[in-house]
Amino acid sequence: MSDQVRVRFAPSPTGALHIGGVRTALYNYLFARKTGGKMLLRIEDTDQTRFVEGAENYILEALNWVGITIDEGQSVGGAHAPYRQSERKPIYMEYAKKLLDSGKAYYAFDTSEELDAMRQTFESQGSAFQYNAISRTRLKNSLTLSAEEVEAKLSAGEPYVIRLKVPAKEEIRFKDLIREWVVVHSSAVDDKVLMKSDGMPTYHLANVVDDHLMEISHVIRGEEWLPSAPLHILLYRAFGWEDTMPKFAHLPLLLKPEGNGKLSKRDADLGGFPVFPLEWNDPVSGNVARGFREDGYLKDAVVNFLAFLGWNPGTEQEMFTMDELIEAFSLERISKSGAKFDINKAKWFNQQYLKLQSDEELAKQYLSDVELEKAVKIVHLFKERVTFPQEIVQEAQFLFNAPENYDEAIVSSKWNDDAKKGIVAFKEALPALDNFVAEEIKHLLSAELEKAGIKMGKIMQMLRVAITGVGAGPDLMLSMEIMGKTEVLARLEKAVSTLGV
RNA sequence: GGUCCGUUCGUCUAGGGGUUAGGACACGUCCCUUUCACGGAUGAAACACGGGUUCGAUUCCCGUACGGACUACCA
Repeated sequence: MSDQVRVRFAPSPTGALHIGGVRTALYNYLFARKTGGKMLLRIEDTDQTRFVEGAENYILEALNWVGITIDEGQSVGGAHAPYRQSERKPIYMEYAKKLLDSGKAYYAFDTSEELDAMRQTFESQGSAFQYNAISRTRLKNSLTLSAEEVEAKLSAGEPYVIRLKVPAKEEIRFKDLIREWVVVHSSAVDDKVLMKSDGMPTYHLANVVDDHLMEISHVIRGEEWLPSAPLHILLYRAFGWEDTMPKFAHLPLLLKPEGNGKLSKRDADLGGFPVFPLEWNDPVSGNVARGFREDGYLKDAVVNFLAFLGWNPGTEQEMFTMDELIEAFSLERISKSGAKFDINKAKWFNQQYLKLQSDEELAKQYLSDVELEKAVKIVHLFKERVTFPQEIVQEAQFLFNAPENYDEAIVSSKWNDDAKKGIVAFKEALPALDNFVAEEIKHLLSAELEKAGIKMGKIMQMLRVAITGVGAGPDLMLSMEIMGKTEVLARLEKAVSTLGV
């Protein structure tokens, strides 16, 4: 086995990929690139009851969108194919049999109903039921049943599961790359099901077998897996793979923005922000969940934002391209505690990255129905004022549509004699202006106002209201330039006649 | 309940035995400006608590509290 870094992202295709999953994928990717290792993608679809149409594609598209490229795995292939666990089904039974043969695992015939009943009984007595070294001696399994009975059940096709025979007294200690030493006693681990009665492996078995077979060097996953890490280590031991066991790094959780607990879909609905990278149309419920991409977040912003949720470079640099993240990334700088999901920060990053985009690019992408030269001017006018690209289009509406009414408060206080005189003078002088550009318009305006003895500041806001209907907005001169002389004239005409002189 | 993990401004975090505890988001004020925004400046804002160890703990150790994850034939 080489000492090359090989990491994997192993999502389950049960719906839209959660943004926390994207962060996990990102950290794996950054680590792989940083170390010159490989990034694998494995699809963990061992739960046939939770299969969701389109989910795998969604994962692929989401990773592709944020710029995480896969070296080996589902969608690109590789030496350890297949990378979809459902297609590796025979492998798991083969390995489970090895454990059976070596006495590290056993058949169990207890039904789910029986076990549920046990759990309830225990719970009503204030304790928790565990299928473990003690209770297994009183349950229906190949440890308590005679070889003949087991054989009879098996050949009769009776449903069974295969469970790990967890040692009664063994200390399990491992050094998590983020949390240092973690020690758990095997008595706290129960005899987890390895093979389900439908012939599919559970996550635990499939995960360990595949990580071993695929020569994974580092398992970087969410903290929710920390409690089952001891079990996985026991499994590596049972297989005799302890020497090549991957190193573990358990990432801090992404928490709700307010209150406590893990970030969930509910928070998205409550807070009015996305919690999925891409929009997701659930084929079962028919619900549509919003996505960062569709909401107008730039992928660079999402990556930068996500990278900083649980990790930081230790410098005061905030803006990082993917290449810079790769350069700066290290597992050691990942924090231990959970990070609250603060959408404000994401918005700020988006604003920063939006400003970095070229006017031309944005114009082509978002104002494709407007003549390019004009579209570029519009983008330039709004780019630094908005958070999302689509806001440019929304904000620009006033350039295309003359105001229906005028801000009452401003009209009543600013539509005075000076304003009337100045605006009318400007309107009268306008037709003679040939070169209708911002600078010339401004010259004309200040010349006219000077002639009339009016200070520009006195009437600017009223002029803005006359032309746009509202008291605030981007540079008025540039706005007029974009509207064009005819339109400006028409609007001034309308304002004067509507408001009266 | 049990097991495990965690705890520095409201939020993301830097730091680490002696610091004016640093930065960013958000917030306040001021400046710039034709308004709004951008930008600039500036302000308010934190070491959960209790014991040790130490000349000295926010930093190390132990408790407590609080929070979280897990506790399925789901991943």
